[in-house]
This record gives sequence, structure tokens and C-alpha cells, in this order.
Amino acid sequence: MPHTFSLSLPSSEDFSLAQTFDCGQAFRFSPLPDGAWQGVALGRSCVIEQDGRDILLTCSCEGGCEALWRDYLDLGRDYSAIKAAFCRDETLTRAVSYCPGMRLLRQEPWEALCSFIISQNNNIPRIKGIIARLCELLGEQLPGAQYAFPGPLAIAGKTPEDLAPLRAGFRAKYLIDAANKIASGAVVLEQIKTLPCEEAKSALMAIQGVGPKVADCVLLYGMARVECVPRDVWIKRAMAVLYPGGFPHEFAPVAGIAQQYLFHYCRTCPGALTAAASI
DNA sequence: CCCCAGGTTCTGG
DNA sequence: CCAGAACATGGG
Repeated sequence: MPHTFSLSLPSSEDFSLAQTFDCGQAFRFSPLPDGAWQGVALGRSCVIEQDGRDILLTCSCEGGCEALWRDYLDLGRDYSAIKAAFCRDETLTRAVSYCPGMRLLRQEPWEALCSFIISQNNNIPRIKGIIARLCELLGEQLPGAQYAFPGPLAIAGKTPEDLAPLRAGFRAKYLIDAANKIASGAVVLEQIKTLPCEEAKSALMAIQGVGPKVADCVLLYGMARVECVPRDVWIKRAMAVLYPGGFPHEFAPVAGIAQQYLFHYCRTCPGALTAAASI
């Protein structure tokens, strides 16, 4: 029986559903006509809306999930302080003011692993489509015509032909290898979560189709390792154009969060990558 | 028919 | 070790 509850924010300034769900970190949420967002996470379907300092959440589970959602939405982190520090840098000031309500979701490791395997050499609308088809094909059905993200055991042992309906192309065999290695215990995500960054990356890269960028995505989005910085094409452009002298060392412990502001800003704000020249 | 997309793998030097 | 091509699929 779905139930509704609210989570309170210290300030409405540091939270935006649109900026958080539409900044390229998650692929299973979509906007409803009334400003709310519908999606699936943590094995539950939900509808979320914001009313000032309150987040209203309707969840498909039986109850007792408030703490899980609070964690998922990263409500325990002081974004006000982090943004204040970032704003000692000119470029980050622009990026933060472009999406001041963006937060880093604490997604599940396995879903992040699969999602970013699928993301390689791909575009965001098609990534969403492949993930949606994966969930419909192999995920558990949830209330509201939604499907949970299928666990490793649902994919392990499959063949690329089994996954043909996803139209994932060459990535299908990578998903299967990931599932097989999780199922066999050759890769243990809960253990990797605790390893030093470089060791964790190496362990993840034992999976076919996981290179340094995808490994960083798993660490950042699926394991809350905010010191990790996925180096995609947009961040490489941003570094070359906006930080020719290198990224400020003082932000290293939370560089992954800075990365997300910069990624969204550079990818979707016209002129972001030429703004430096115009000042 | 071209190019590109939150890369990785494979191949030939 | 390193530059280029190949990899599936779909949209512009």
C-alpha cells in the first residue's frame, strides 16, 4: 500500500528536483505535468514533489523507508557549506549558480555499475531507453506500472541474444560479464566500496566494459565516493578551457561534486565553455 | 551518407 | 606504451 510522507530541508535553496534528476547522474526519473517527478529507486516506485522546505514523497513500499530516501537524496550533507567553498572560484561560481539545487544522489552500486556501462559512447536519451527496457524485461513489477532495476542474478547466465530486446549493442555482453562476476563473487561491490580509490577502480575494471571513467562513475554515484572525478568528454573540455592551470587542489575531497556542477553547466548552458574568454 | 553520443577494447606500430 | 579503428544503435 503506497504511503506518503514528507522530509524537511534546512533550506529550500539547496534542493531542486529538476536539477537533481535531470543533470545526467540518474536515468530513471521523469517529470510529471504538475512539477512532481516520478521514478524508481531503492527497489521502490515513487512520486516526489517539493513544497518550499518540504519534500513530499509517495513511496510504493509498506512504510518505514523515510531514512532510506533521506540517504538517497543526500539530505545529510551540507550543500550550503560546500557551495560556499566552491564559490571562492570564479568558474565554479557560475556553475553553482546555474544549478544551485543540484545534489549528488546516493544510488545503489549495482544500478550505477550497469547504468554507466550502458552510458559509454552513448547519449543520455538512449541510455534512459535501454535502462527502461532492461527493467521491463527483467525487473520486478512495482505499483504504478513501474519496474524495479533487475539484480545481478536476473542477468547472470543470460546470453547477448537474451538481451537483444534492450538494443544495447555491444554493451550487452558487458552487462552480462558484470552480472556473472557479481554472481560468482569475483567482484564484491560492498567490499570495493571500502577500498582506497585506486584499488577500488582496479577492482571494478576487472569487469569487461569498465574502464577508468565508468569505474569513477560507480564510485561517485553508486558508492558516495565524492573524491572521485569521472573524466568524460565534457569534463575534459571544461578542464582544458576553464582550468588550463589545473583544478584547484583545495576542492579535492569533494571534487566529484564540483565535477557534477561543471558537467551539467558545460553540457547544457550555451556558452559555458567560452564564458572564460568573455570576462 | 555523414557525424556524434557521460568509453572501452582491440590492433598494429 | 600509444594513436587509431572498431564497436551497436539511433538521431540529426
